Amino acid sequence: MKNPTLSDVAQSAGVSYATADRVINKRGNVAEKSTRKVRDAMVALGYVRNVAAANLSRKRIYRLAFLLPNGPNAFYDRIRSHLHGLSDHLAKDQISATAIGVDAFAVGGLKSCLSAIADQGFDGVAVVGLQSTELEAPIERLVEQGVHIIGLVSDLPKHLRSAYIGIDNVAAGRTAARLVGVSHGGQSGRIHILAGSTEAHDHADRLAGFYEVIHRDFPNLAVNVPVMTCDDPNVVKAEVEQAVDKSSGITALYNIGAGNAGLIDAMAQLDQAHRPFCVAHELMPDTCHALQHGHIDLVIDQGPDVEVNRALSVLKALIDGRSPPPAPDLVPTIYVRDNLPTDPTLAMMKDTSHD
Amino acid sequence: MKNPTLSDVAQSAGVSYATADRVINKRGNVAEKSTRKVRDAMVALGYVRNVAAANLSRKRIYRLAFLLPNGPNAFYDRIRSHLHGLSDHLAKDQISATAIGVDAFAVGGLKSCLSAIADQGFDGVAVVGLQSTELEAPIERLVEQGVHIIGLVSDLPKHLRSAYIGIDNVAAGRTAARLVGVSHGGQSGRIHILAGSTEAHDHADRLAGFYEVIHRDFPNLAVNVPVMTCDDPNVVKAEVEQAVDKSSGITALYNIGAGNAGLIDAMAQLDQAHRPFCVAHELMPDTCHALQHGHIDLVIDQGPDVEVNRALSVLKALIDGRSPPPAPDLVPTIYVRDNLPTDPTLAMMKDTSHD
DNA sequence: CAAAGTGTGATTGACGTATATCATTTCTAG
DNA sequence: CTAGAAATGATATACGTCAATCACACTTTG
Repeated sequence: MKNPTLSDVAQSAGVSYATADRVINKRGNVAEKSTRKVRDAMVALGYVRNVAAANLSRKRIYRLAFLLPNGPNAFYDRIRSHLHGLSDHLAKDQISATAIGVDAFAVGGLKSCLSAIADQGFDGVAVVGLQSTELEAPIERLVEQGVHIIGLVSDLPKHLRSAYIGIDNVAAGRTAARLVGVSHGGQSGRIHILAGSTEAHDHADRLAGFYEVIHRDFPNLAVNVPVMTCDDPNVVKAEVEQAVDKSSGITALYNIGAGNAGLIDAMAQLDQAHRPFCVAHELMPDTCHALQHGHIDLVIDQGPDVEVNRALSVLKALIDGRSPPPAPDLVPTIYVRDNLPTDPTLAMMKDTSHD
Repeated sequence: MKNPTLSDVAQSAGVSYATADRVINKRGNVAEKSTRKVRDAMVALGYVRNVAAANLSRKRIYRLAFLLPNGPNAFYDRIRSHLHGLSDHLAKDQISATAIGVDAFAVGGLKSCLSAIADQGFDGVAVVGLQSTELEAPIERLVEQGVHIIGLVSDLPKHLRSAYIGIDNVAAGRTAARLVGVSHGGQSGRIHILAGSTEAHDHADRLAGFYEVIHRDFPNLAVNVPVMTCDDPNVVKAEVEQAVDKSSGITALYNIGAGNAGLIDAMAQLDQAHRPFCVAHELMPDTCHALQHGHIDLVIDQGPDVEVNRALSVLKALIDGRSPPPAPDLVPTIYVRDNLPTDPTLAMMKDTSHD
């Protein structure tokens, strides 16, 4: 009925507690034969180590690190603040989660940061990753030290990480396309696309998904060649104003990347009833405000808080050596002005709006 | 640096460990003065009981119950199956979660079920609730026994429960309206609405939200008087066929309740390019399939798995006497054919499709 | 004044695991 | 065959808490 203990396993395997302990904790110095006996007994009895007791005994505290890009990025600020708000709660579960800033999006910064956190005693690291083989060396070093690595928001090369927590950006792009398409009610139109850069994988994925659906299902919609904005609000604003101004028949705008402040500024100047249909990514103080005031129509949000929570539970499971809890895929949340959260999160965000 | 133990507290308060223990575990027989000293020391040191150690010592297992309506309802099947899939994982945290069937949606069934689970040794109960004061007596009895009660999916009277886990149905209705409105691309139209019954609070809420937005923001859209379907697919089908058939200029359909199979059947017979824009609730095998094949356009999903996870962590926090982890409001997920999950969940659902 | 009750201290054995020490047995090489 | 290494057993302590017990001093009460 009740859960078997390690003593039960040892007894059933016909070895001493000490030997069983040597097996499950990989201390070595145990004969092949004994190892097998213990393993068999474990599966036979369905032994599962009592993690709570183990942690109590070894006074473990889970040391987790989140490597997040530095710089004035509201999205990662949101992650940081959620992490911070969680810290009290995590402490009660013996978890300490530290946010570590990584300079720039370039590979070099991430590489050196990964090297720097070796030998720091971390048990798990969530990394906003890049697809670069240069990361192989520092990550493998960490893994050798028993550190568990997962990708967060943006993936690492698959073979370097144990899991990826983030949305499917292709699907996000497809969804944006679907809703933009639908918004035309069967009429024809022209869509203007803004993106941060072609190098960012998430942007490229979204764009691919967008194209896929528009071309397949909305043949009466034309798509302009995407404009690169470097996620700079000023660039975004200028581009939008230019595109809309020359009355080129733009019926929809899709900003794949950041810099929404520029988009919003530009849209706020137009007649609400006749401006193009606007889709942006990530619910932030500015996008939230813009939705409320009808300057844009749709925000596709990753739900960074949910991602962080998921990352935490996956990391903990990895460290404990058990399988992560079954959970549905992360699906981006679609916000319109009518389902905005009334959260503390939002309240927090309001404080810092207009910056 | 490290967390203070109860011994530290006792020492700092100048009482014995036994007395401190009597205070925190409310065993009585402690002088007022001593109690205060202990309390003060606790806050001074920032003592937090080590729940893991406590549970280990008392061999506690968390006994949780989920009261879900009986009957062939795919939505609650999804909750049940998620709960079932979670059970292994929960067992490792000493949590046992049992789904208990409640007969019918009527108050009587719920009332008797609530009475029946008293004295069963449950620590927490998640209830798919009803707004009825009749529930007061049985719930208060449970609360007296130290059982924690939360509302799930559908709320209980506020004063009877410690928390509510579910979406804001008014917001869901507003969102549906927004997207239906947008789908007309500025053209005029007529919306046909189907609902299960006016008595179901969630349906009423969604309807209210829907009206609110359509009337405010889409004056060129007419809304038919809602048709009651009792969530019966056959009724739904008949109603839809009739509404669409008489070429009454229906441009959109919104099914607030269940019985989507009927809606889908009816739509499948129409020309995909010219059928009305269709919005339904809850991602199920049938709605998922219908999205993929273009029979309907939008599904607003509560994310029952997420709700269950949230319910579990809130219940555990309540039982442990600590505040629930900060988390964003639950926002319904909007599915189109382009962001359908590729989950085990979905695979599971496919098996049982067409029934 | 004895009996009964109250407030407190002191101590102890679980709970299931980790970790360490030391003694013993078994294997392997020379 | 034997020294030394490798494998194993036996045992103890600690982790922080719960739950129980015994002992004592000090009221209250009949």
